[in-house]
Amino acid sequence: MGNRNLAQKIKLSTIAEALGLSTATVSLALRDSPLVADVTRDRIKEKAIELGYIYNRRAASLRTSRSGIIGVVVHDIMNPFYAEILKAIETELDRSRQTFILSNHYDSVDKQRNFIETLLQLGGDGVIMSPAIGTPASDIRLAEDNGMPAILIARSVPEIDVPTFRGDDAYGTALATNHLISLGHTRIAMIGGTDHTSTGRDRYAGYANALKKAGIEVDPQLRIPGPRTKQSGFEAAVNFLANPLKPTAAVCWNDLVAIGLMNGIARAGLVPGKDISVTGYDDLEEAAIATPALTTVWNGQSEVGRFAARALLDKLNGSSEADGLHLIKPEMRIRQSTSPLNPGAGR
Amino acid sequence: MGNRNLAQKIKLSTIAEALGLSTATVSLALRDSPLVADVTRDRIKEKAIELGYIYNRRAASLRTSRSGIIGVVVHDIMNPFYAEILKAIETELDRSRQTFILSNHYDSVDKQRNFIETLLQLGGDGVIMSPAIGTPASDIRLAEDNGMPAILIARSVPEIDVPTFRGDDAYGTALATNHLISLGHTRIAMIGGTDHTSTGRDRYAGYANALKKAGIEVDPQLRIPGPRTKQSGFEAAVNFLANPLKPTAAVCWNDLVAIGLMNGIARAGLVPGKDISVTGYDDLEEAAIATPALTTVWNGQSEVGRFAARALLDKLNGSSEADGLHLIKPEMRIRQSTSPLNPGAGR
DNA sequence: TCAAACAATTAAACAAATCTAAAAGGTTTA
DNA sequence: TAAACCTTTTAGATTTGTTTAATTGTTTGA
Repeated sequence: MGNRNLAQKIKLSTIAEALGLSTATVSLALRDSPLVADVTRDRIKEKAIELGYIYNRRAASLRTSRSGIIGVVVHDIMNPFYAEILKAIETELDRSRQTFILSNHYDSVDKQRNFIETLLQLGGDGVIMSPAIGTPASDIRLAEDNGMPAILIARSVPEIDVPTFRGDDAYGTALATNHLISLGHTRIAMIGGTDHTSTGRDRYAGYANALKKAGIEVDPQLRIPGPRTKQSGFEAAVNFLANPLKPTAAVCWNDLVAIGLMNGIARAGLVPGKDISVTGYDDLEEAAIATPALTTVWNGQSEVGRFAARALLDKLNGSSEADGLHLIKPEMRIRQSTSPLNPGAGR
Repeated sequence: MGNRNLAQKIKLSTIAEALGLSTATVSLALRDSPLVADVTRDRIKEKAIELGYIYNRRAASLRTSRSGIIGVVVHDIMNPFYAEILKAIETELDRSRQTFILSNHYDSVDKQRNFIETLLQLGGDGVIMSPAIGTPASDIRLAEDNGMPAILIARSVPEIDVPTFRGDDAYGTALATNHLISLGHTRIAMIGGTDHTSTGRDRYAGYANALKKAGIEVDPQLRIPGPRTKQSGFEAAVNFLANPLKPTAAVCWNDLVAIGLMNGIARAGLVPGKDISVTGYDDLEEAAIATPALTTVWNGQSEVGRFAARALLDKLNGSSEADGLHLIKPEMRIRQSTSPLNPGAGR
């Protein structure tokens, strides 16, 4: 067992000895310092490749206190909403030779704190997080106080002033609700999600205010909360269709819930988009290819990811500070899952 | 800019000085060494918490050469197939206090090698990878030769003998094809995917052999390759429906392609599962809630992830070696997207 | 011509932990 | 009472790269 490492590890001193130089020169040369003569640098680099030298970042970061590691924690990387944000972050960070460490917290504050601690142990340069429900301010401060700047995405944390990027949820749900109202719907349910997050409260407020402004009474019976998954939307269909208030339209928490709901409606023999109008939220890739194509609200995932990554890189470079909340304005995407109220509708 | 770190960093020596002990004792105590007296250990641990000490893994790993980092690279973490594998890996690794670093390679061999190099620089303990198309044996050896064991999932690499876990693709597609044949279909297309990977070749072989065995001619015109996404399945529908051979059923590369294809078929005014039978592959969560519910082949994602993680942990602990290929046997999941051949079908 | 400036290189300190071998202190045994 | 033997603690070396200040040799300028 374990006679790997046949050849002993190649380190700076191996190269230095092979060339009759000091480790200082080799170190400087490999980092393209102008202090080293061109000829010397070339010889060193050649030798490094020849010997298969591998730079030891842990040793280096011990001295420099920059590890090149950036942490990202979200609720669930499998969720396409976060996946789209992550892709934007990845694209942005890739340019700056930072490695990023990814983790799910599944809304467990403990798992999230565990991640922050691990990241601190590894000397993480910064962290981008979509905070778990109930995240205490102290957990963000733990990172900040130990020299690891934090950026928040998708959700805010009370009493915390770090740069925060998310969509304007109240505005976005109001867009969707107004769209349905303009089509003649008045019995509009809101499906999925929770009211325990800033996002949840904002989305409900957007929906409720839009109804009120149009002179439609807000009936709490029409609010059906639940997980933010297709499965949950699918299951909500039964409740939705059995509702005594006979809603004719649904504002869904997100596209996943909406697609699940449409599947459930179809399974019950009704035609989503004709018998029942459905709006999603996020405008995921698959919204456009759902059947019927889903009317939804674009939530600026790519913007959120890109801005967050940039804000972090800026902070690391000591330049501008973008503390506080930055709201991205959502936009309506109208497709085939919504249609004018059918006079005989409501079952 | 940057007057964070108000208090200077707390390290072992800070604790040691505060208690009038040596760093050696503190180091041993925090790792629960039996060499340290119980009273002393308790005092030290208390002080560590009081001061907010954060363990510096980079410094430690410099001496111990175990970083606690495990790397995982797959084609695309957004793809639910990999996401399910990743979840299984995460669950398994979580128990062993390893941090895992995730990356996409999008089938770019360069991006993949880049990741391996970064991981080596960080002192990664091991790597689990679903190798990019065209991965040379030398890239796997780069990891292994530098003391970082590799485990392969989902795909094999020629000339490489490291532990490899994947589904039995030939067997699985044969299952799906036979299912369709048993329903009376003879004009069966195969949609999506590529023939440039071991997986691709195996799947095509499974499909083709099943047809041959049943005395059905294999028509290369019925093979429509393409990306492995919903989008691509959706777009393939047009081609599929226009095919002069009027296929009545489709064996799809995976569930995503199948769901996309069904959406495309529905968009064209036909009823998937009645007019055209469709099978998927993987049995993702959403296969069951698609409309119609998708007949598919379970590909053992969770098993692959769990086995791979265990094999790596075993290797790190120097115990058993599971080199070579391990095939997981897929199973048929019959739902509503397939039905007996309608005599008047084929458009 | 000599001091100052400059270019290239290096010795040695340093980062924060671990680990080995030895010391210190106390108790038991011969 | 000295030797042997624990138990607990520690000095100091070690890990690999970075950085500072010093060194050596060369060139420039007055």
